[in-house]
Amino acid sequence: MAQLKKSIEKRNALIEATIMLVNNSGFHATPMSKIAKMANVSPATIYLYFDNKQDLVNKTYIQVKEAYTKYAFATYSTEMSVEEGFENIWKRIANFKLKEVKNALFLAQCDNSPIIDESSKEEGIKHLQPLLTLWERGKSEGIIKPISNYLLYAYSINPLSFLMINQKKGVFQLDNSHIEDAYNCAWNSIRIIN
Amino acid sequence: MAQLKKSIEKRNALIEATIMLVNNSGFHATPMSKIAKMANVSPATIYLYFDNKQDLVNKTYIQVKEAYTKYAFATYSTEMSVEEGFENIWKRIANFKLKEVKNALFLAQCDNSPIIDESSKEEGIKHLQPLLTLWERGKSEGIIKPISNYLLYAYSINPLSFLMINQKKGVFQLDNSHIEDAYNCAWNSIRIIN
DNA sequence: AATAAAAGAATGAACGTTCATTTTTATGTA
DNA sequence: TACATAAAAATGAACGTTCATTCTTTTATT
Repeated sequence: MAQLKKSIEKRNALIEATIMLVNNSGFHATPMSKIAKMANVSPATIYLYFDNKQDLVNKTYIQVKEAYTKYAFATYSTEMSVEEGFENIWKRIANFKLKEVKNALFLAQCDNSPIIDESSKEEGIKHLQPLLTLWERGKSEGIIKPISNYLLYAYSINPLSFLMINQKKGVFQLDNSHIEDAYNCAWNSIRIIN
Repeated sequence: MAQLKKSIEKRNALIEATIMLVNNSGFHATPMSKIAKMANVSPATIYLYFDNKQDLVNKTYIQVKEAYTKYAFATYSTEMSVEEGFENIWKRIANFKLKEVKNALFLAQCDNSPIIDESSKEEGIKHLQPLLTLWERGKSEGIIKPISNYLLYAYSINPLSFLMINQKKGVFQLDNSHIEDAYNCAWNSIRIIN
């Protein structure tokens, strides 16, 4: 128990360090030695927890992605109306990106670059299913536009990543009033307008 | 004259090779030796045209970005109405991403990662001014939502990058009918709806 | 005492960049 | 025009460094 717990702490420290350093410098510009130093372990110790550098970043990605989707759907229920459900999920996602900037930035960088194995990305995408199901319901009820889910995602969810990145640069502030504006943009882009 | 022309050809070959290889593997996973090989020159020759690897990728970025914005505004005139002008620019941009996939992918990857110097990015962003000016006009005419240009960009332009990346993966096809759907999403997200 | 975990030093490969040299092009001279 | 010379462009090999990974030794746990 004792050494197992210690192991988990080290593992988490390594994952935390990976997130921080990849956020600041990118995957290929962060050496294993730096990750080790930030996690207060020897470089060799990393290989007790992960197969290699690629495995480390893949596992980090999957772990963060799971935390993200879990957060996104935590207060959603399939009982909700389409509009209510979408607003609920959308605002949880927006909140995640506001509060867990570090994790959200890491995901955005991974999703937009070839550093993560394609199989790990697919693994991460699975958990979005409730949103896709909600959209299908919305289409059949004539509330959501009958277009590809990729388009719905591109216009209603993905823009948050762009806003996040610019917020990090400091050129834009994604505060609570902007969140409402952004939500309206998102909703208006995918709903059927009479 | 003769050797100058030859030089420009080599420079272009180097830039082309950089785009291809960075698209497929990312900046840090493409060694100078591979760029040289693909451009049919010696590694040392690269340094006759560029200061170093960073300079090579910065200059490539700026060159592609300029081609992109030039294309985007080629048929736009400030005489156009706000709606007409936006549709014109938007569709040119969409067309660029459909036809010049290679270049568009390169820009998307650069814009979403720390491989390009921030100063080179600013250099590239300047040329978007006509679109920002159009939006300001749209706001004053009560046609475009009175919200941050970052939000307008995030919802009406940026989604195209996401769609492009997924098109490259082969999971989604951005054909002409999707383009119309996408345009409606974009326009509805930024216009004022009565 | 035996085993597992961790550490630090060592290794070998890969990379960006430079150097010494060769090849190509331009220029001057008869 | 034919040749010699200078300048520029290009090259392949070499250098120094960095990095992921492994090996050997030490430390901690049972």
